[in-house]
Amino acid sequence: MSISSRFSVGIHILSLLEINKDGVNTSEFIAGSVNTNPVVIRKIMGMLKNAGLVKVRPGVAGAELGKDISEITMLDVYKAVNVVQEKELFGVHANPNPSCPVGKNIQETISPIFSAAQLSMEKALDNVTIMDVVKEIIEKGQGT
Amino acid sequence: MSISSRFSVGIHILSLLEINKDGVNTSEFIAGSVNTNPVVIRKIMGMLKNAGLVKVRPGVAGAELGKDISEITMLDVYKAVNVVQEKELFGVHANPNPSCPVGKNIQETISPIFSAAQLSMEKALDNVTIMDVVKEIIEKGQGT
DNA sequence: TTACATGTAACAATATAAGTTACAACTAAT
DNA sequence: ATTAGTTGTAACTTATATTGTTACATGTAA
Repeated sequence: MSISSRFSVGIHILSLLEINKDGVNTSEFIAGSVNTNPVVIRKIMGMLKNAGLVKVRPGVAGAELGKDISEITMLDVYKAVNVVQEKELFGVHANPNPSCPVGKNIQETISPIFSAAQLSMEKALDNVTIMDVVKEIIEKGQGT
Repeated sequence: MSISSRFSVGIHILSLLEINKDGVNTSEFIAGSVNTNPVVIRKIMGMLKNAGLVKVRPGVAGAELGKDISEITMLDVYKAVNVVQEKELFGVHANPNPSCPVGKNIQETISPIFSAAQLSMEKALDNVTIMDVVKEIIEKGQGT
């Protein structure tokens, strides 16, 4: 199991919008960098737009960042692209037997444990911004 | 997306083995508590067995715990049932365009971020034992 | 009006999860 | 040694999610 790559693609898109901010970032151009279909990009862009991370308009070519990259965290992107629902990172088996003490109480017992683990992961994502990513990409690029 | 319920079922099984340690815990009995098919239980039990968390033998009815429940953490179960591979909680899009500075460096840049977030989640799982779960189940049971 | 972009619906291909059937291998008890 | 019952697995089905793709309506600017 892996969390959808919409997340990594979302990060890729936002980083590209910053690094190529003087160019015209059409879905086709971005798709060329990500190496996928433009429609995939447009779908993800739609989610980023709903979250206010990106500005796009029907008919007009190119997308722009909706916020300063220092104010967009990995968690913002993660939530925008809807890869994991709240408290649902861990699947829990449905309908355990209520006439068994374990079956009756297992769900309520483990769900706070799972929620805490999920929150801990999300908190880590909140500590990194697109700016951090962009800086790192540029640094690695220098090395060439 | 959710992490496979094999994990929650694994926790259920181990808790049941403790709480019903004086009974004979066949796959059919456990399946009755989890409310699934006995074969599903046997598959998961096989994984728990490989990890040394459970003792089962072909032909002989009933499973037993392989370790003291205070020494089995959620992380042990999580790893045993193989729901998430190391460094693969987050999927990353393959083959980004190497002739674009972003495409060239995005994978190397985000993978440590993703690994850190995954580790943070796993660390949280390592703080809770089956004993904690069992105690909680018993407490909730008292309230009845 | 035209050229070109975005926004979406609809569909295909693939992968995984979860359940199910069937049966071989094994053990303990008679 | 035979039998009854259990575990261990392979094979298959069903359901769901992801990713990619085609097609086209909608919108904008020149």
